[in-house]
Amino acid sequence: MKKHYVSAREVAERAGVSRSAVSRALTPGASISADMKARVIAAADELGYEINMLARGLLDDRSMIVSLVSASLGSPFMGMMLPAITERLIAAGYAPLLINIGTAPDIAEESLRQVVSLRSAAVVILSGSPPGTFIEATKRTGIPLIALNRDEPGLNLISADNRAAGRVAYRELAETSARICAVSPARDTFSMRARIEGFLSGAAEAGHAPPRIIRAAPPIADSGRADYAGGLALGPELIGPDGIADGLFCLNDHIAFGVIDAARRSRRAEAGRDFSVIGFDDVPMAAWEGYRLTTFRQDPHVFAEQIMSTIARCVDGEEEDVIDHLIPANLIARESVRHVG
Amino acid sequence: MKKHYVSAREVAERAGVSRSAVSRALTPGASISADMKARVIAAADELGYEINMLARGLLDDRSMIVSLVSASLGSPFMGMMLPAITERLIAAGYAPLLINIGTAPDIAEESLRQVVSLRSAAVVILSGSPPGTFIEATKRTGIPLIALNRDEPGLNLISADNRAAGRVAYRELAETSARICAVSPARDTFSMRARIEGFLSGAAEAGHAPPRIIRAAPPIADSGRADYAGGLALGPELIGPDGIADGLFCLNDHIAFGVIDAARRSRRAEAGRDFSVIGFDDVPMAAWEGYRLTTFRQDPHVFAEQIMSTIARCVDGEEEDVIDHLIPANLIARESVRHVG
DNA sequence: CTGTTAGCGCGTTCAA
DNA sequence: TTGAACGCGCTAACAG
Repeated sequence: MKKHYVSAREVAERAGVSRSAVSRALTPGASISADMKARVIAAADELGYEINMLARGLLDDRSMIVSLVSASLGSPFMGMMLPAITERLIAAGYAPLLINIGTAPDIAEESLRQVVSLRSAAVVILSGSPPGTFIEATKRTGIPLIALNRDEPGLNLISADNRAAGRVAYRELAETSARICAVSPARDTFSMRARIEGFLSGAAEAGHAPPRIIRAAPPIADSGRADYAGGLALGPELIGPDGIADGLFCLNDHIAFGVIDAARRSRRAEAGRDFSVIGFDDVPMAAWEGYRLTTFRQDPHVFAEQIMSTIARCVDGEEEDVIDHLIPANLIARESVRHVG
Repeated sequence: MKKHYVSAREVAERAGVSRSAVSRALTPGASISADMKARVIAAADELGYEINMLARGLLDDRSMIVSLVSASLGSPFMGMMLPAITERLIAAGYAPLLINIGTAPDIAEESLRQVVSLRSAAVVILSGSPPGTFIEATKRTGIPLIALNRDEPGLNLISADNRAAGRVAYRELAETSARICAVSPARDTFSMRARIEGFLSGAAEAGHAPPRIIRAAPPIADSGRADYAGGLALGPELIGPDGIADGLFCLNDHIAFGVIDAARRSRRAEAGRDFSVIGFDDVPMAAWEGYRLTTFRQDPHVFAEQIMSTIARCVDGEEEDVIDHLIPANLIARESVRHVG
């Protein structure tokens, strides 16, 4: 109970071979006899040996750690992405490190230190805008940087096809609604802008006047319910007899939930009957009885898949050029959009 | 652009001192003159030097990595815990590693390998039951193991006071309801059992007959909506004129949402008017207009706080004995419980 | 107070 | 094919 971790030296002694033989036995493609390889592996198994990733990483200044950066760890979108991504990373032998930059800015600095000093194999920005120091540091150290749903030149980009989704949303609403508008969250992001662009171009293609874009009021305090609260507050002026709209594209599901609840309470108006709503994200709740929300789904597994192949490309390939990949966002039709006729 | 990372050696050369002087300048409490310390730190800042945690950890077989193990990364409970815990860990200089054991069992083995081979400073089990190999490995290597809401002898335990909450739930419901029962999720856990125990003892203390405990049907496929679907399916037989209950303790919020939606649809019965419901977890949605759910809150920051102090205890202290700490679960009163009178 | 030396565990030379 | 020696970056023990 004194020495806790078993080292390659002990394996070598046990197997009666040199220490470098152990390295060779565990290195694919190293020149070693079948006999010796078997002996070493047997000894390693008996002792429960596992390579020390700290020492291994020290050699070529690269660990098997992939840092996941998020500004909104608790959001439903993260709740969908995190399981998919971590599963794939772990299966590929990577260790996912979680970086929470949602709160204080000094936290971001501290976590950047972690990322670099642990020699991350890659950094994936899942949400939010990391401080410039983050991008600068990864550039300087050569750590590959992958960003989701962002638009930063010079780094690897993976985004949902927000533009296309916006166009589909407009066309869908135009089938049954005349007074159409979009509702965006208080905080503007690249994704939101792209969705709006697509929405506007959908109107233009239909020969309609540009629809109004309404922005929710900034949240008072709790960000966990900001979007819902925004939709709830906007609902009354949007929906109903004297409301300004009967067809809504809410830029995320939570805004839609807020609008639906507000309409229900103040006007007794029901989505799918009195007006149409389309959301974005397909959070689990969108399928619930109380909402049955028609919404766009950005498949987390497709994102994860693309992240993995990008990491592989950056790590073993010597290619310097960055990728810019688009993931389809599919409309999940439920009952919050009125039927034709 | 050839050498990516700056080492202590380079800092030493820049400052015109020995390499060990650099270590001393950065080690609190080392014996070094103020003049030299200033020179070293100046050089370090200029070059952007940061300690290589891989090399540092190699020395005493311990990294600053804390592994977070979860079987349900996407659950609302995790969505609340993760931000709180990672924020505290990072602020304290630790790097949170995410281990997803929710899916395939071979993934669990692979991630265990990561945890050990990266020399984690501690392992925190947030949810789910890790395979025995996990516990065995941490014991063997001496990595401190902290488990949330579990009951495993021999490791550090932090739990919400589920028993006390169960008793409060019964007493609260008994104020206005005569036919009281509890609804548990399909999958049984330590937390759920403790809540039920407290619920039953609450009934006993009131001199009432033991309330019925209903278990939701096991989910078909998608675990993300399992609890909601369970509540939804159970709703009709529970609530209403010919239902068996008018006071429900749902062992988590999502079950409560399902029951509420079911009652609304099939009986036009409203929680807080026609019957009472109490949930557990206080997920953000519990505060929404559509539910206004009275529920128990296990404060994530209190959990995080306790995790941090336990880690500190395990790391620098030499104490071998494990802790067993209880966190209060507070009732958040909203409108899903009928008023007295 | 400072510089030199040793060694953590690993992969990879270089010689045999 | 195999073993011995080296160096990755760091801290701690030792010597001055």
